[in-house]
Amino acid sequence: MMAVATPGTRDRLVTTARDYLDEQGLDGIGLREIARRAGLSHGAPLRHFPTLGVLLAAVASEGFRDLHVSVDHALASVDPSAALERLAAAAYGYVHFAAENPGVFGLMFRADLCDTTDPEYAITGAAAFGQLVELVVDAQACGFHPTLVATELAGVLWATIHGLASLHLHDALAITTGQTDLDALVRLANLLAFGVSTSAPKEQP
Amino acid sequence: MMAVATPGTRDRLVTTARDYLDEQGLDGIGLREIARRAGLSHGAPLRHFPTLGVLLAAVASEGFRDLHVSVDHALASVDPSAALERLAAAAYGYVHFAAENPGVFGLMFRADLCDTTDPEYAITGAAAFGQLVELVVDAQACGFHPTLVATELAGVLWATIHGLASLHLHDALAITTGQTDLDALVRLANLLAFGVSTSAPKEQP
DNA sequence: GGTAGCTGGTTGACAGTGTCTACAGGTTAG
DNA sequence: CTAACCTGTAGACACTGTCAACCAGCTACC
Repeated sequence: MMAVATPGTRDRLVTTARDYLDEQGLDGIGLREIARRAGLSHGAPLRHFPTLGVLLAAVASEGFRDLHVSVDHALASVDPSAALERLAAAAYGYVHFAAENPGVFGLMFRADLCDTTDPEYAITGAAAFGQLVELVVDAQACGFHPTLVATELAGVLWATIHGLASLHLHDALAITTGQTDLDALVRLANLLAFGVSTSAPKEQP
Repeated sequence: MMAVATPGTRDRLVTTARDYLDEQGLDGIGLREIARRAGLSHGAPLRHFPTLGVLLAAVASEGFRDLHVSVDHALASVDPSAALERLAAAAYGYVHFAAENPGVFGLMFRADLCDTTDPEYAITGAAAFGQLVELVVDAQACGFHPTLVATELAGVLWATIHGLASLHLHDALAITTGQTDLDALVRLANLLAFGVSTSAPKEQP
């Protein structure tokens, strides 16, 4: 009856990998370790993923989806007509996702680990970026650098927030700025880019 | 005569590793591969570096030094009194270094590969960042967000440029913004952050 | 209903890795 | 001269990703 896809082990493998990332980080991850945790033999994952990179790409795709809803959640409590405040809130949502899910976030942009040719990876990644582009378009309609190309503008904003989150995870910010108050830096970035003075949203995981 | 440090093999190992990075990237790098290229047995590098991470940290340190002079070089052709233009020029110098030395640059911020406890690594990294802080302090003296903390400001600027360079190397920008014109994005970032309209410097490697 | 084929799992192999240990040759110090 | 040390080699160990062979069920078809 045309292959029936998979019975459940496949999903269990990616959640197992995700769990490992959450508690151990990227360090010791691998096919055999994931299989061990899932109670399978070392070769079993290759029945569902042609290679480790594809498995990790699937995990990263889930991460992109979660990032998407995390930003959506951060946007929910902001006035839909305040376009710049919405962009600022999205920035907080982004870095909070990175701070609360350092494992997956650290994986999502590692082209050497994830097989980036995986179609799902490309789709979910583009969707997350598209969310930002939409916000930028709205802001441009409200007078925010209206003559610039939206995707380029979004690319720079993405890079800023991504750079902050990325350097934060590598503890590079602590060495340089002396402190690790990520929210303060995001607040600063928002001030610099949008000219709006924001505050970090309350936490409620 | 108090140990004499090393006779030359040590330096040859890091330049060999650097050469490998320049032509092959991070992909297949390793102790045995470096030893092979240097015409040594597989265990030889461990006589000079206690672990692969320390060897790579030494390579990254050299990268930080080169980044430093690359930015210095970009600053040389700019009016010393135009503080914002100097910041913008430093941004170009940074991304050009990343674009021209993708191998080392990709390594420099990989805490999982480099042993970040290596003192030289910390020193050269902090020196590169200190260069940026100086520029920010100068700009603040000229009225650029004078009330903000210089190191935090520098952290956000660093993150922006680093994020652009980093996403560029992973081809993440191409997927999202559709194009890979890094200079255009840096130009945009400078416009956003400093309000100055700049152009990329001429190339002359 | 029997049987062929596919799916999902196990097991064992292979090449490769980083690191450790034992060993050998050369230089230097006492 | 001898002992210690430095630097390099060679072999081992545990580990990795990937592949090939094998095997149990389930499905589909004649």
